[in-house]
Amino acid sequence: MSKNLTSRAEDYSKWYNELVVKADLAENSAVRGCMVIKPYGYAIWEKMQAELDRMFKETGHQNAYFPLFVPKSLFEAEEKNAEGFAKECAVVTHYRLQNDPDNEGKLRVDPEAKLEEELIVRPTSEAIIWNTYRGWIQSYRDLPILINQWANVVRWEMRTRLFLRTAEFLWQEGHTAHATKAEALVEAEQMNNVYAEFAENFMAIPVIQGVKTESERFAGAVETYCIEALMQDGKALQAGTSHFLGQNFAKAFDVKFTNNEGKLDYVWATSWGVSTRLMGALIMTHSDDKGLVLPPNLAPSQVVIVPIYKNDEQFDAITEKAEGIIKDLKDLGVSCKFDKRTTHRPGAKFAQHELQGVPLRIAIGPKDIENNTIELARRDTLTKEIVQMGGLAHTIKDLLEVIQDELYNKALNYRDEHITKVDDFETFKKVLENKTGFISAHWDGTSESEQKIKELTKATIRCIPLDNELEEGVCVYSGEPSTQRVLFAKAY
RNA sequence: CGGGGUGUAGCGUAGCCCGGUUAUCGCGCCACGUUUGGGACGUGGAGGCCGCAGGUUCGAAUCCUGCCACCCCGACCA
Repeated sequence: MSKNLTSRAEDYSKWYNELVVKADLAENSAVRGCMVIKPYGYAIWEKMQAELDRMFKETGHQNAYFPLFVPKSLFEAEEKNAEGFAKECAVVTHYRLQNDPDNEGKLRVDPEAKLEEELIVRPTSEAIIWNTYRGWIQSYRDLPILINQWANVVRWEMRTRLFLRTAEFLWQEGHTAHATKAEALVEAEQMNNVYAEFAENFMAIPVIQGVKTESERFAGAVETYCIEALMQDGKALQAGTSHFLGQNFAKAFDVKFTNNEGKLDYVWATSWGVSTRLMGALIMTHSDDKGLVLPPNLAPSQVVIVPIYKNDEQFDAITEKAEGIIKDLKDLGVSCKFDKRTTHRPGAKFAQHELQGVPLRIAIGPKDIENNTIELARRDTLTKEIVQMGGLAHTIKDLLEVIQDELYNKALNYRDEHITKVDDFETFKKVLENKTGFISAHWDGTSESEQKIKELTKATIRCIPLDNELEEGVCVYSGEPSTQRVLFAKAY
C-alpha cells in the first residue's frame, strides 16, 4: 500500500480512482470496462442491497429473476426503448467454439454455430419482462404485479470508470403492472420517494427529487422521476430513477386485460432502478484526502479496536478488555472488529482503517489498562479523545448516530450552498466555471434551448424539481417566457 | 469511432534520441533480528520472454514494420 492519496484539490478524478483501488473496493479486470468488486466494496454494496430490499418488500414488492438474454425480436418491439439502447448492446451471435485449424492451440468461433436469432445481453429488462407479463395478465384481478429483480446488466460504454460507469454493472430493477394510469403514477412516485429516503437516511446523501426533461428521459418512458445528488467537485450525479412507462410496453408486447367494467384495456407500467453507481455517490459525497468516510449505516465494521502493546502480558489484558467491549457493542447491534494482526504496527493499522473509512476507532494500550480508559477516534472529524470505560457501548452507539446525522448535514450544507439562482447567461457560465454546483434558472421548455446550453456550457438540465414553486420569468438562454426554474449542472 | 500519448518486476520508474558485457532506482514482497501510543529499522534474499509478432544487424529494451492493450481529449452515457 503506497503512502499518500492524491488530494482532491490536486486532481479530483485521480483522487477518486486511487481511493477506490487503495481502499480495496474494486479494481479493473481483464475485461475491458468491467470491474472486479472486491470483498470490502461488495460488503458495502450488500448493506445497500439489504436495506433497499427491505424497503421494497415493505412497499409490497417481491423478488423474481428473468433471463440475461433478450431475443432481438423482443428487444426491438418497443421502438424508442430499442433505439435508445441499440448503440451500446452486447450481442450473442454464436453458441459454440472449436479448435482453430489454422492456429494450433487456439479456439475460434464455429462458423456453423450461428444462432437463428441473435440474443441481446440485457441493457435493461423491460422487453423480456413485458413479454413474460403478457402470459400472466388477463384480468384486473391479476393486477397489480409488483416485482423487483437483482441483476447484472451490460451497456457497452465507450469510456468507463470504476463504479460510476462500467460496461457491466449490478443493480435492481423493479417492473410493475397496473390497471390504471393513476395507480402506476403513484407507484413511480412512491419508488422515487423510497430512493430519496434511502439516499438521505441510510447513505447520508441529500438528494433533489424531480422529473427529467424529454431529452433526458428514459427511452420508452412517459415520465422519468429521479433523485439527483451533488458531488464534492460540484458535479451532479443521477443516483436513481423511477419511470412511469404509460402503456408503451403494454402496447409493444400486447399486454391487455379486462377491467372491472368488462372492457379490454392495455396495462399501465412502471420501472425503477438503482445501481452500483451508488458506490460512486457514496465515495464522492463523504470521503476526504485521507480516504473513504463511511456513514455508520453502511460500514461493514462500525468500530475497530487496535491494540497497542509491548509484550504478551499486555496483549492478553488488552484482548480481555476488547472482547468485553465487542460483546457489549454486539448487544446494542453495533458491529466491531478487533484488529489483532501481529504483522502490522499500530500506525499502519490507523492509516489503513482511515483509508477504509471505519467510522470509529478504539485504541487500547498499557496506559488505558491502568486508567480504565480507551482512546476513541472519529473518522469523519479526525478527532480523538480519552473515554472512560463506564457506559462505553452506549456512548459509542449514540456517537454513531451523531456521525450519521452530521455527515448528512455536512453534505446538505455543501449542496444547499451550491444551488445558485441565476438570471442571465453570462452569470450562468461564470457560476458553472468558478463556483460549480447546481444552477437554478428559468428555461423556456424547448429541447432546442436545452441542447444549445449543453453545447455552450456542457451543463444539462438535471431535473425539474418536484417541489418547484411556479414563478414568472424568462429563459436564461433564449429570453422566452418561462413559468418555473429548473436545475442545471455538469453531470457524471 | 476521430485527435494525442504511453507500454520495462506486483506498483511507480531510469535507460531509448546516439544499438555493445550482468537492465537502474524506489515502494511492495520473503527470511532473520531488533521494534510496537500515528504509515519502524538493520542485514540478507527472491522476483524481468523490456506489450506481442516479424524485420535490419555480428549484436536490439534501444532502429524499422505490423498488431494488441491502456491512458488523456472529443462524440455517447445510469
